[in-house]
Amino acid sequence: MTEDRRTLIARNSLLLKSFSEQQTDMLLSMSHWHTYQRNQTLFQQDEKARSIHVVVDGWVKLYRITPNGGEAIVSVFTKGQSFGEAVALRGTPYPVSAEAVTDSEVLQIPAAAVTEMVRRDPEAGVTMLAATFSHLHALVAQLEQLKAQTGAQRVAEFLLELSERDEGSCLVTLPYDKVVIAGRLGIKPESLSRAFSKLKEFGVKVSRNNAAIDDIQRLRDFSESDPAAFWNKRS
Amino acid sequence: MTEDRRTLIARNSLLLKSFSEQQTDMLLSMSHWHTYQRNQTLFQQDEKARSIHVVVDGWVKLYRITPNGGEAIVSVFTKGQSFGEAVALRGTPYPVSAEAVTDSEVLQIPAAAVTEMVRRDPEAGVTMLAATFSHLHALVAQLEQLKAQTGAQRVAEFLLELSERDEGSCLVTLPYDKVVIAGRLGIKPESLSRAFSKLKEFGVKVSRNNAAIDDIQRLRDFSESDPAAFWNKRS
DNA sequence: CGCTTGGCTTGACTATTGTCATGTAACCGC
DNA sequence: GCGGTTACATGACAATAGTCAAGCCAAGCG
Repeated sequence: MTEDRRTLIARNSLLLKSFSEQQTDMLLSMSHWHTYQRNQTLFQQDEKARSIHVVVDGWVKLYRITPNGGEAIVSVFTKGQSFGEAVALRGTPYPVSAEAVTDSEVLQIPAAAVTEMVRRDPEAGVTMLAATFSHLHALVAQLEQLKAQTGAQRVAEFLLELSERDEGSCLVTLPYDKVVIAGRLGIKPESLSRAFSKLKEFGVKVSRNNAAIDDIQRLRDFSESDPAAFWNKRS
Repeated sequence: MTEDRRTLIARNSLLLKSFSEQQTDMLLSMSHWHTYQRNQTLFQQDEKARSIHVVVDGWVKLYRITPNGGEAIVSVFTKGQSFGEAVALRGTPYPVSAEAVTDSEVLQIPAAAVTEMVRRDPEAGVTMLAATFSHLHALVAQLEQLKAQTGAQRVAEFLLELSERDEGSCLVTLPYDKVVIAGRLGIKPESLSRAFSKLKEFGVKVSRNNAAIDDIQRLRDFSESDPAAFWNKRS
């Protein structure tokens, strides 16, 4: 990827596009690029935060290692998304670890550059807050999903998020390994397989890393239905 | 509760105690107190945020109504804790609804007072960010729990959080309805009952709203064990 | 080619949780 | 105390998800 193209994507990222051009230039000049290969680690939980990370290409997962050794995926970010704003501003340790799940390009803005900028322009702090808040919001949505939906429903919603259109039929590409998808959705890979099978009856066909959705609305109906009510209707 | 006592608690809340005395005075003078009865609503999701809320007494739950009509409890706050900082600063709608689960006293700081203060003292913005970040962190921890632990383990951890000591035996009082506890932990009330039964074998006895823990360390071991490994050992 | 490897699927079985129905004990107003 | 309500517990059963083991299949390689 060329320098220009990278920079263009970075400038249009959710975080940077809300800053002035001057500010962005300043930040970019102090930042550095980094490419990661699949499975390479960006940082570990409890490590002191040195930068904000802006994903420019590929996919990066944030996860936690649980006391008993398992891994819980907290979120997966892609092109245009950023993470670590809050920790960088406050200088606290990362609460999660980060790892590339595909080959990825990441822009890293040093924490010092960020704090410096906020000191000069407090308004920029509110922008950071906005980014943090949107992460908070995403986590709330995820909690809701985990507590109120079955595995198959979460898979359905995952597909719907990937699909661009909002009615009719559609073809989506699964962007990373099924092991990672399963983790992100809080189920085991085997259950993901079975969820895909179950979704066949709602017009979803999966082969390799491609999924075809016959009728987006039908899938949405399923993902939002009360599982209990659903099974009553059919039995 | 007397005005003085309330104010004292409010001043010592996580949010306010990080502001200067002057700033706190200013905020307090613009805020108002509100008492809520059990089951009374503070605000609804999608409503425009008017204030930051500081719980001074009682317990308040934040929850979301899911598309299919269920409710997913996101968090439960008590004395000294605050919520809504990010929305108040940004003026976005609440992403959750709030309801008192016991009779409660709440200090409400108008959003305008907050933005005004941050404008005058940008450093205060960082304090807000800190509060928001700690909520973010709590949500991450909750996600991890939901994804990596069984119901019984989450119940165990809930008891451990309530217990003040960190070894030996201990007696804790369940602070609110079991329906709410179950919701907070992402299980049904019936499963909570059964989880309590299962915890008997780890020295936990529950009667009415009191729980006795024989050995805190033993309970912690259980809550952190790999459920699969555990069952292998015993079969 | 055929072998190997990794990623995925399947099947059989178990564990966990939800659902529904029913029982029970405490609490409240009278 | 009596009736009624509320909160909680329990049992039987169904659904959902995890575990373990085996198999499939395409990609890569000698």
